[in-house]
Amino acid sequence: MSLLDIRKMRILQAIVDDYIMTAAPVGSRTVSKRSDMGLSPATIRNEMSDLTELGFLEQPHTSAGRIPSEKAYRLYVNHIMDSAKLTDDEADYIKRHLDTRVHEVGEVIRQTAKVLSDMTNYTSMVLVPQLSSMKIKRISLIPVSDGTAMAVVVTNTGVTKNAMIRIPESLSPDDVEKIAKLITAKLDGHRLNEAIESVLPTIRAEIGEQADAVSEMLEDIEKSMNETDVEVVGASNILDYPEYSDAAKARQFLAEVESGSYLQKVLTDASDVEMSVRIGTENDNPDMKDCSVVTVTYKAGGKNIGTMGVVGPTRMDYGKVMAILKYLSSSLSDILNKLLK
Amino acid sequence: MSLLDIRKMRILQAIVDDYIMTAAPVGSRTVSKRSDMGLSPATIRNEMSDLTELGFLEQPHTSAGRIPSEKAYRLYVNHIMDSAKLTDDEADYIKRHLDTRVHEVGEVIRQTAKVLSDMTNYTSMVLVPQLSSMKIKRISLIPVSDGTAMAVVVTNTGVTKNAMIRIPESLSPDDVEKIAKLITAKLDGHRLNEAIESVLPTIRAEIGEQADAVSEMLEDIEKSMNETDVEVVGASNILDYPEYSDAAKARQFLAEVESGSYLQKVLTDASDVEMSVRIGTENDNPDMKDCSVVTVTYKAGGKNIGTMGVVGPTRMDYGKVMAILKYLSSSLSDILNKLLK
DNA sequence: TGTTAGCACTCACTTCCCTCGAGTGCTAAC
DNA sequence: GTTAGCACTCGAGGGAAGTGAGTGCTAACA
Repeated sequence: MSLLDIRKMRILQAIVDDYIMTAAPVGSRTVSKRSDMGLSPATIRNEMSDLTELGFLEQPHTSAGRIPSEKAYRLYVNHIMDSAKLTDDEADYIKRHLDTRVHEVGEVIRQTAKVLSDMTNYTSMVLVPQLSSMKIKRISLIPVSDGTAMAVVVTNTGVTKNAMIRIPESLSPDDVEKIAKLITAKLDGHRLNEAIESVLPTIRAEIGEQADAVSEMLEDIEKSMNETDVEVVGASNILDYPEYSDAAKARQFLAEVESGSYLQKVLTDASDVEMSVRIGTENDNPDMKDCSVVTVTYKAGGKNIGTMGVVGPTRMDYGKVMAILKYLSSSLSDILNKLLK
Repeated sequence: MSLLDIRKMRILQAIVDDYIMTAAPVGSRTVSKRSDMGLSPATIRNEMSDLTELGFLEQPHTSAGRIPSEKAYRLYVNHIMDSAKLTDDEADYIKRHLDTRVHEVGEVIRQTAKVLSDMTNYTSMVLVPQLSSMKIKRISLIPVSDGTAMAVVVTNTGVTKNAMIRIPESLSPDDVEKIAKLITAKLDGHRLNEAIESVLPTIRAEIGEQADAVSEMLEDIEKSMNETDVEVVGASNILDYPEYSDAAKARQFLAEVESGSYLQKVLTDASDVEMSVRIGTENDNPDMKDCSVVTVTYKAGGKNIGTMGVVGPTRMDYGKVMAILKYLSSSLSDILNKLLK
């Protein structure tokens, strides 16, 4: 796509900026005043006409102003937008509300989601750190009742996850403890999903009869480790935006958010891109065709271990959101780095 | 409050029934037709006029029909309502969707909340079983990193809860294990909150130097055991009701639900009443003044261990909701009884 | 050749007004 | 005590007219 000439760019920017603020179609007069380019409305009109033809602007009806198309937002995000810096107030807000003394990962994640949603006034979501990329440090099994036990997996980074698993009823608590020790010894330092197959034979050699049971238990554990949890906050923020004043539309959005499955998918899909923006129909989900999703990854120990993001109307303040996400990502990474040493 | 005469009751019932269905003010003609009492609209009008004077009905404006007041709903719930039975279809639905083979309490709770919300089309909430009323069977401590450990509390009923706690950095994993064994031995069979004080001295006697640390750990554990988790499902259902078509009102409701604190309070407050109904301003929360909350307790081992409920507009189908809650409560109790043996 | 003033035109939105009808309360008759 | 009859109320729905923000086109200007 060959880019537009500078003047068209600036006009488009003025339109998008204005529309993001007001949600109302933007007219040539407004652009002429707002953008200090010293051009008359008539000139702007000509340019706007061109931009419409090129697919960057849309007209709700003949005598209304123009609104940006998805294509315009895309261009805006990629090439036009002032990549806004946080104001001092905003940076301050984050510092004050991200309590670095918290000692539990889950709590940090919840706080982050809250701050993200409060600052942007959109719906925020944070994927809790993914264990699959980490190395096992310890697996504990705690007998809960006949036939069930809780497995707690601790990784080298200090992230934990627990799962209820089934165990043979015949196992005594001592057996369970023995098995946990054995598993820990074998898996210590490995990634769970990679290690299971390679480790099973040696387990089988050491405790022949119970090997099948152990194998099933490991499968249970692996399955639940692959489940990703996502913290979603501020879903009701969407009702602040006029494009969702229609109850049916709002309901659809909220139901989709509540189910969480799509958001989870987006977050996991974006787990290897530092920052991603999906605008409108770029979400391959018809329920989200009027939304944009911006995500960013966060790290610990130099590796991506999770993703967080924001969902809002396509008319989103991309600059601000991206700046906040960037800052929050590094804050969160710092906290986790310290927390998980 | 002296009750109304039977005819007034039946008329009020007809009005409430109709209003619950339609959300539109009910006129005398409608009542005359709907209630097969063989009375003319004029007669009904006289009675309705009385009911208005008595505070059971309200008139949005002179030439509209009447709508029930809170007082009317209260009377309706206490004395008038047909305590509806579930249809076979509904009972069936519950049986099919409450998977009795699930082996984890949390999963059962989530399922129950989903079923409750789907069947009523209101917002449902289920308090996870409260540990405070149960006896400890085992407390495990799993070292996570220097200074932190995960505590897993298992009760005699098989309900579990875990918490991240701080531990002295000097403790070795072996020390931690020893402490866990000690705590378990001392607390086994007791309720945590009751036992701590009485048990601490003996702990102090056995491991003098680390007793302070252990005491702090127990406090951490107790604190997190008292935190109640609540599963909320179907918040967006509220948008199906015309009384919440106003975005600002919907937003207020959803924000309140999302924060969860009020719902949690209601559920814990209601934990010793088999079934409770709060109508409108009976909720001492201005944000909930147009909502009703119906709750029911569920049991395991013959004791109340949790609460669940439904939030919706005051114009709620109380009969249906209460029938569903009753049935679900006993289903859930059954499942938990089996699950927790 | 690009820019701009001027102008006719479009069209959603608001306001006003009218009608319609569901509903009420009152009165008088049964 | 019940009901038919009737005048009255008032919100909802539906044009009609006016308003104004905005457009596209044309012609003139630098």
